[in-house]
Amino acid sequence: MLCYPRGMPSEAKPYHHGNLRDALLDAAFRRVDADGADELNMRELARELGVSSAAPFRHFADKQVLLAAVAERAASLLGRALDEASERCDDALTQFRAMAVAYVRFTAEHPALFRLIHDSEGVSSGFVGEVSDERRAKLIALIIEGQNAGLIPDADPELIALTSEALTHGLARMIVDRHPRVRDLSSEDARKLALATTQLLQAGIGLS
Amino acid sequence: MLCYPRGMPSEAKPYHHGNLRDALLDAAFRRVDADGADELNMRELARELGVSSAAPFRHFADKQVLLAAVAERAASLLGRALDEASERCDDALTQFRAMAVAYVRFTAEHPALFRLIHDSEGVSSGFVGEVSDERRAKLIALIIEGQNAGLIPDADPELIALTSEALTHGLARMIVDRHPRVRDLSSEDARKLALATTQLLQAGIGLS
DNA sequence: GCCATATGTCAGCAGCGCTCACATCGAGGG
DNA sequence: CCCTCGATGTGAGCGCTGCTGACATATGGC
Repeated sequence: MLCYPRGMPSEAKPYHHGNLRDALLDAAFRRVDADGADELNMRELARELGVSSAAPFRHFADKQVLLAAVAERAASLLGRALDEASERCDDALTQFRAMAVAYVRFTAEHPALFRLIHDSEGVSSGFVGEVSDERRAKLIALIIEGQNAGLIPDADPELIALTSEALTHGLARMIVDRHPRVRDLSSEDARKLALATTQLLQAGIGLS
Repeated sequence: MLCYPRGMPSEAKPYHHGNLRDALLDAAFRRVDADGADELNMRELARELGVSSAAPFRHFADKQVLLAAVAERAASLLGRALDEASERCDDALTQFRAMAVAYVRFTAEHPALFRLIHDSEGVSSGFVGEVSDERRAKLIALIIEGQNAGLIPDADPELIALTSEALTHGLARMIVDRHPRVRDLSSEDARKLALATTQLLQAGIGLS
């Protein structure tokens, strides 16, 4: 598309970057994933990409907007992981457990992204929509299906969904918050733990 | 102790504040509680207290240290709430539920403090010790007691404790993260929800 | 080919955390 | 009783940040 002098008088850096917006998003994403959102620095980012420190603001109104874009990307990554996990199962219970595992595993592998997703208090929703709306509907459907099949007791499906989400989200959060009991978990260990706890939820803890 | 001229030639502001350290801690605490940790600003804090912007650094080596002090205070507040809640019960199960309620209620009333406590990744522990060690031992003891009394099934007590913590912590986190389903809960609603979910955990979700 | 527009640059503002040399005060020893 | 010393506060200032506005440059539609 663009044709800059390729091999000639060494490097004549073009005035325009060509694809700065994407480059910024990529770099920001990597930085956040590696070091956390508040290590992100607009000027440094510009330096890395070899542009002036004002350039990024042509593409993102301010730092928050950039972070929001990163968060959205992260959320869609998480969303894909959840979808893939649930597609590989059929009955309601295993499907739910697979999603829990995927969720927890994602946070064990990308704690900073997970934080960003939930800390953003974003304009849109806080909990970024991707992880929420449609997926939530799906979960509820799953629960009702399970109830019809006699696999799940007849409590309020909303409450069951909320409890499941809370358990999963809580385990995930404990990992990123570095709770002593689950600190520095390998993603395999995270998987096991997600399985064990959701299983326990299904079995119940009290005999009352 | 100190005697500054009280009613005389109007206001002769004393050179020394008298109790700057505590005043800083108080002000910082209030600010964080009200607006969140990253709205805290050393210079502004100094202005509020009528001292120079360098003064705070005589008492807190840097901003992180101040925040750590605030976090510690917040954690001990939470700790007291948990203790008071559990002292009012006797049998294991209700005691556990009371603690869950207290935990969730605290976060509904002080979301920013809750965030600070867990985000600090503090030198000491991340999960601030107060909420963790002794209290955790207590929870495990509670579970074993419950098992001996035949109230709780014979799974690994560690796992049961972890699952319970995850559920509670998760519900709390969903509140501060402003999950759409639990956004802007009154502390009474938070109480109800904590009760309902922990009850569900005890009953179990699957019939397997 | 020409112009509107998107995209980049440079210089600079205000605010931040933090530091250093110096001022002021209270307490305790000569 | 004074005098010194350490604790506490001040003022100026450094380096950094996010962000802005005026200006430069490249590019796509006429």
